[in-house]
Amino acid sequence: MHKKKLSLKDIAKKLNVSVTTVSFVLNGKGKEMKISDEMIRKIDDYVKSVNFKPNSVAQSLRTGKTNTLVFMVEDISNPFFSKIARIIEDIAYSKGYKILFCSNENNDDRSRELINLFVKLQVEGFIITPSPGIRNDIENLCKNNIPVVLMDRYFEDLDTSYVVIDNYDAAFRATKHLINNGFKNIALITLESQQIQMINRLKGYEDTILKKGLKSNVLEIPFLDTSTPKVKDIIGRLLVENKELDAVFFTTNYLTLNGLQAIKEIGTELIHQQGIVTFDDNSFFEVHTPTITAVAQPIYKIGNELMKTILHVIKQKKEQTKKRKVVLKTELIIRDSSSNKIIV
Amino acid sequence: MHKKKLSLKDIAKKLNVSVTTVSFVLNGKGKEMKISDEMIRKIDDYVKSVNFKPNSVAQSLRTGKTNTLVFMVEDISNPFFSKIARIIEDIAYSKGYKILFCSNENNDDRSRELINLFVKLQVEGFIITPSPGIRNDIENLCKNNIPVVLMDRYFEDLDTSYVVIDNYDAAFRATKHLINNGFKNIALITLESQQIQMINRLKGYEDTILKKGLKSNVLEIPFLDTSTPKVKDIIGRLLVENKELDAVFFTTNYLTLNGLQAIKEIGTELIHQQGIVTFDDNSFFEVHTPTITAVAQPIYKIGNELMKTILHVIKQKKEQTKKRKVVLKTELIIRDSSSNKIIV
DNA sequence: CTGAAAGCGCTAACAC
DNA sequence: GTGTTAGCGCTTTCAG
Repeated sequence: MHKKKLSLKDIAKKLNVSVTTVSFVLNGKGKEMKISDEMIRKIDDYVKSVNFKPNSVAQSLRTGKTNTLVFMVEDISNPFFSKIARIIEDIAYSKGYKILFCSNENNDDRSRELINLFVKLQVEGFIITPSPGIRNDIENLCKNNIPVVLMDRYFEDLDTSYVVIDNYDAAFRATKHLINNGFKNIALITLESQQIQMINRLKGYEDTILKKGLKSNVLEIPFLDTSTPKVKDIIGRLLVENKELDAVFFTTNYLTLNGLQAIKEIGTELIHQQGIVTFDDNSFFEVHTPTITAVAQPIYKIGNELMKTILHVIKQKKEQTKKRKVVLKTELIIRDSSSNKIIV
Repeated sequence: MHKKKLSLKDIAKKLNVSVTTVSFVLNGKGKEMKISDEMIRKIDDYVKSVNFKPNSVAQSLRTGKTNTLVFMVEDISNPFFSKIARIIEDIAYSKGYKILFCSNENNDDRSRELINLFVKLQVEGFIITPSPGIRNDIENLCKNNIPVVLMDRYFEDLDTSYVVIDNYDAAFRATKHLINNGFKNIALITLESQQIQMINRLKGYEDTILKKGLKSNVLEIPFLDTSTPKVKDIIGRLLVENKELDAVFFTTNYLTLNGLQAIKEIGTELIHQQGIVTFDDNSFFEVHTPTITAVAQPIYKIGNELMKTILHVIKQKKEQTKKRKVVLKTELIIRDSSSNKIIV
């Protein structure tokens, strides 16, 4: 019933030709190698008839190419990452690459373990959302001439390719928008993180606040707590204790969800009085009451640039060219939650 | 600077031992093969010192094992699938497997292409959300003794392992819940699909409606339109044209989002009059106004059972044991959107 | 135009 | 206890 797997050799034997011939034909080099049309047809037909598929593992061993990329993010179930995954996937497969995915949970040990695994596996390139402490591991990849492109964040003192957004500008514009709409006591709700993307969001906010002569209110949520229900309570407490706040700016979609829950718990009126702006857009913000103003990352462009960059690095592998550093602008999508609430 | 990649042979030569010895030690068979502790230490130390990593491709070719699984879903950016991805990932990596992911868009040609690619790649197992027309391709995998487990749906006339939910029961309970809360004109908004999961959701709804002597209202959205903004308009039109409807039951999260948008466009009051229940839970339903009643799929269990099943099939590969068919119950999470709106 | 054969890096049966 | 060696299935150089 279940016949043994065929190999090139089997095909060659059956057809009374050499493996070379079959290999050439299979790789479309028939013409180039001046193999007779008749032979080519014969081989093609037979291969099709027995549904032969060359063993990619053997091909990879021989050619040294695995055509595999790694997409390492913080958490693949976070819509921001899974949407990018979907975009990257299409491009990768269309170029003949497969994608292995993994979530590093922003944890250094886990990141390292995964990187090691994939280096062994001879993957051709890495797209990584780096956890804070793997600067050296990334540097090693570069030194070993393994293509890497970072996303969402990067290391300031490490020369790598990356695709990020202009976080400072995004936070700056969002904060300014709130101020322009009459909000005077704006809180920034962010993660306690020394990573560049968070630092820049914080700076963008603070600079704007200070320039306008307002008071800065920063609530840093400890990073480890990010997946516990307590985040909601921490935010809720802040809102209750600081009645003078009239707006909140969340720096990640995760905090926003918790924040909205907190606001909902505190009372219905609050959500209509408080100005709200969030990082990372989501379709649900369009149906929320009120609709939520969001800093939308250019998901499609990010995915596109990531693939463009990694493919570029792979191609230039031997030449060690200049790194490709892409910084994209965000779009502030203005909805009801940030409209001027001060009814004159 | 960048030294050539080391191989087992290089290590053996350097240490003046044979490759066998090194291989055994690296694979932890040192003791078993009665290699001296001293030798083992020497090899381990050296390997560590030069940071040698055996080439997995060569290992795979030799052993015939790639330790790679495929996770093929409709769309990895759909939260339902990306959440399961996250769960599966942890289990897989902890068992030494890597995961390749791909989205088939519920398209048969695309599914086939991907399956072919992965078969060539010698992946060890497939977890698949099958598109409607790939029954035969799945059958072929089984015939060729390649481990497969289907999810979300399956083929009634094909004996495979699968992990699904009890869709009939879920739709039955959701519909009954609406009826019990006083709704009399309940519409089912679903996809035009002959796939088993949709058929069962439809049946669960219709049987309940008929049993209670109510009128069935089914709106089937053409499948191709699923990603266009028109879905919203189609639903909107239905709601406007059928003023007598007092509740809607959406059969997938995608339709719900569009439905909520439609309802929002039509007017604020509508959403408070209309009963709403949706398939697939989402954190945003907790902060929506009103909060949305949802049929929650047991995501964690699904991921768990999928891995349990595929690993089981892989282990039993030679014995062709009975297929593992898992049907899980859903949970109806009752929130405000389905509460009795008839104020007596 | 086609064939023989080396070898990618590893495992494991077999030999000593 | 440790070494020799035959492949896993393929690509590609070189010979004819």
